[in-house]
Amino acid sequence: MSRAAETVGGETEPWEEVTPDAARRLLVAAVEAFAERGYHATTTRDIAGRAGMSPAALYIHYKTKEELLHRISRIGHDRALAILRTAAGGEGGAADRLADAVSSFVRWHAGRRTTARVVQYELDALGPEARAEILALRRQVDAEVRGIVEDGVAAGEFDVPDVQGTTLAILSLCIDVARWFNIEGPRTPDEVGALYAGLVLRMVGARPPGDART
Amino acid sequence: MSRAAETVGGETEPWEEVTPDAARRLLVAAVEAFAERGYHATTTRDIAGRAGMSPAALYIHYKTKEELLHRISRIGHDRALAILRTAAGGEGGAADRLADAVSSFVRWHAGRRTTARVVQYELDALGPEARAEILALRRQVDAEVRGIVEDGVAAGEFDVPDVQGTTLAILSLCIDVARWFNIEGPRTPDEVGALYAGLVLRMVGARPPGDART
DNA sequence: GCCCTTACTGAGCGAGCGCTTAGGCTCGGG
DNA sequence: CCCGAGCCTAAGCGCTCGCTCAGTAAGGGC
Repeated sequence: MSRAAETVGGETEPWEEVTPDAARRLLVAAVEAFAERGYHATTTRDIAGRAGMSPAALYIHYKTKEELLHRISRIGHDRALAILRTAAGGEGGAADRLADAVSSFVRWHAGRRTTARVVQYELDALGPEARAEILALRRQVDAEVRGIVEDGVAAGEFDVPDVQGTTLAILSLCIDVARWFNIEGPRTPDEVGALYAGLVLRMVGARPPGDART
Repeated sequence: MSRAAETVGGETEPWEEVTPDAARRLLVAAVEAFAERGYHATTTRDIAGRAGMSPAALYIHYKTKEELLHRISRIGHDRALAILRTAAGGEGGAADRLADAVSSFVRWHAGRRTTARVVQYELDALGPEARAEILALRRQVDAEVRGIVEDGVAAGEFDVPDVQGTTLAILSLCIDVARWFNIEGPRTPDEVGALYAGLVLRMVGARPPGDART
């Protein structure tokens, strides 16, 4: 498996940075509820109930329901960006780095689907300032992938007429995994990651590893 | 432009089948509101207000708010499926039909983005029976695309190791257009459709038209 | 023993929700 | 000229929402 794999595989819950313990339990409960029902359909009573607390306890650790979403979105985007940066900063050619980036990114969206759903689909529920902060992180995600594609084109490894459009499509493909992936479905996150890495290499016109055609 | 193009381009509002006029105005208002804010964040007062009516007027034409969503989702899925069927039933080779299907489908998701967002992202807000009905339509959409891919493989036009997985990825790519497409962005729906058709042909290992390589 | 801080609960506030009801306006048919 | 059907509104019911607040229990420093 690739270098960036352990960034995803090694952890059980990625929320260890959230303290104290009660705040983390509330946040994990909120991720589950938001992913299942969506932000607006989730009640603060539901979140507190899942964490084994009274509704009022939530407001000791978070000012509003929206602050919970903001924290989740921020941490999730940071994690996703870190995964991409690890792959993009690798040492192989552009094709290796792109395959590594796509498979890691997809594995995260599939394996941590509940978090990814909240991160990718509840952006509009944030207020203007919080949304602007998150959008800045998304531009960094886009730049990371576009960088690999540009490297591949410059090195003659890829054949991409529209770099920005293709970058958009690659990210779109990865992100949408969070919408359809089902833990009980026939595919593991690793399998989807491998499948998607191959598809993306074709999209950029790279020769698959070991292919002798020109 | 392709044969399936006029299915999208020729219409101004695809809701002419909804009568009487007041019911249609309410439905169009609901599509806009659901697309902007999401089903759960939209109030019946908002829908009625956009249609220039009092909140109670909604309940003369629709039993519940959910019935509105159901009608929108049903009509939208019917339209999307019709577009795909037109392309899939065309007369060219598998590559032509796949390119036609993808570009038409993408044009619909980009050009009628508000409808597409409601159709693709608010499915979970429906009750069990309504959701089951819509899921049956989605399976037909999947079968339509998978059929083209299988034809291409059988004819030796495509090189696809995992037909079901690749079909899933193609549809995922098209559907996610509804999430990111922006009318004020740099690309027209036609341009995105053409870009995506080319990318998908690469994903299935088809030789681009006029390419002399083996 | 005393008091302060921290973490939490039970009760409930004001607002806004989906939806209902009673009644009025506008017509075509008799 | 009246009537009933179709379509709409003003008012509001019952409920649940996000959030607040007074009070309580536990723990540590002196």
